[in-house]
Amino acid sequence: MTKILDTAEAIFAANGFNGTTMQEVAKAAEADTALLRYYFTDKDGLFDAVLERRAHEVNAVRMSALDAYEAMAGDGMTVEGIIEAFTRPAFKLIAADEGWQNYAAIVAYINSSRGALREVMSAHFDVGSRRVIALLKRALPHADEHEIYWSYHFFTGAFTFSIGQTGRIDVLSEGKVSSLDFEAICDRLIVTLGAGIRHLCERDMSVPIDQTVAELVAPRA
Amino acid sequence: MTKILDTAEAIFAANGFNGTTMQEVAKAAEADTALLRYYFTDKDGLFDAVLERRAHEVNAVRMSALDAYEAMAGDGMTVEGIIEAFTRPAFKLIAADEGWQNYAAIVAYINSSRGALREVMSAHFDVGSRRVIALLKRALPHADEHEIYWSYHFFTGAFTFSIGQTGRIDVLSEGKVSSLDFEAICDRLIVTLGAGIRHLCERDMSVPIDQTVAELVAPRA
DNA sequence: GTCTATACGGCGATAGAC
DNA sequence: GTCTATCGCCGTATAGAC
Repeated sequence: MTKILDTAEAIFAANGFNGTTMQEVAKAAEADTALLRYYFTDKDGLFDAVLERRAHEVNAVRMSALDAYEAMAGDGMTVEGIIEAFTRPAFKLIAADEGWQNYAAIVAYINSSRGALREVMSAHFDVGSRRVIALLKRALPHADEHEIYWSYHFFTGAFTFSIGQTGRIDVLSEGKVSSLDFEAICDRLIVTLGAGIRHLCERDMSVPIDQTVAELVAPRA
Repeated sequence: MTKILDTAEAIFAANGFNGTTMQEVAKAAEADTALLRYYFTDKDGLFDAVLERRAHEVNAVRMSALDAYEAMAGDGMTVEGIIEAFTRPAFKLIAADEGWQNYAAIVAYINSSRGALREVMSAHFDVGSRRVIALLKRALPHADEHEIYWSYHFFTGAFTFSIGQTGRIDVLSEGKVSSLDFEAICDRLIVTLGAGIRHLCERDMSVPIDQTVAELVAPRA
């Protein structure tokens, strides 16, 4: 049962939903397709079960970290503190366990797809997303609401890519950094996206953004 | 021929590689599976053809923008200028054409996956990635090399997610922003990741990063 | 170049013994 | 609960007419 879920998780992570077959999972888990169906009804059921097992746990730990941070910091919350509360618990889980790494890889590619699978994911993660957006609004009370949404957009892109463990940066850096070094990633995600979001949301809104961009793009003296 | 590629592109974008069948493409393109095979040999060949058609074009325009920017700004290059040169040409292509949007969606999910398809993609994009990293090193001569790689990692994550048009931010913002508003995204990507990367790479390296994080996370006075 | 017909395998799913 | 046997479909790929 757990073995079936672990096996399915690993194969879904490697080959995607459509690239995975029930027979492949059954064989690798030393079970039988009929048994998989007995437990999970069909392939969709198996996939859902794989996702739900972890989603509940990560959501719980994440929400309690956000609650604790808001209770502690109140109106003094920082963008960095919100990002830390949202991501650190997830990175800790992922770092400690290969099953969590497979789960994270699944989340990463589904979250970057257009397909029908995205609905499943949204159902699990909408609560957390809306919570973070609400906290960002509180931490940045003078920010234009649109910029808050774009901030979340870039943050979630960088975060999603970071949990996907594609190994691309390992290759580009010739092994100098590793996409499995989740603690390093978490620290730097906080610093980088924290400062970036503050810049976007605290910039002088009376200046059109393309003018701001033009000034930033211009060569330094 | 063009019609087949356009159709295949749209279906690959919607359903992924394994979720797409030759018969589905043939039917939608009002052609025949045998004809697809005559042109493209097999399904992999069709997929490669879909990718290559656009990859050459976006690479060419992107490289010439980077060349031009480096020639113009030299040692005065800014992080924002590099990001602009790398992303603006791509966003312009994507904004203007539905085919390009489908292509971008394919790039986004492949780039977020572990599967074998990633190799195909790397072959096309390694040159551009290495170029950007080299330019970042020149624009940030005092930065620790590791931080340059992490900077590229977060940048590419935010960029990849931005070209994927998942529509997630549209839902979360209740339509206040749109993941199809590529010009808005490009401007804000430059501002946000530019400032974030500068912060990460120009921070005081004598302070351990977890201490830096702790200070940033702490509530404001 | 384009199409029809079809081979062949593997897929998800089911029935039913134990 | 677990397994064997098997159905029916649909996928890729091929052969060959025109």
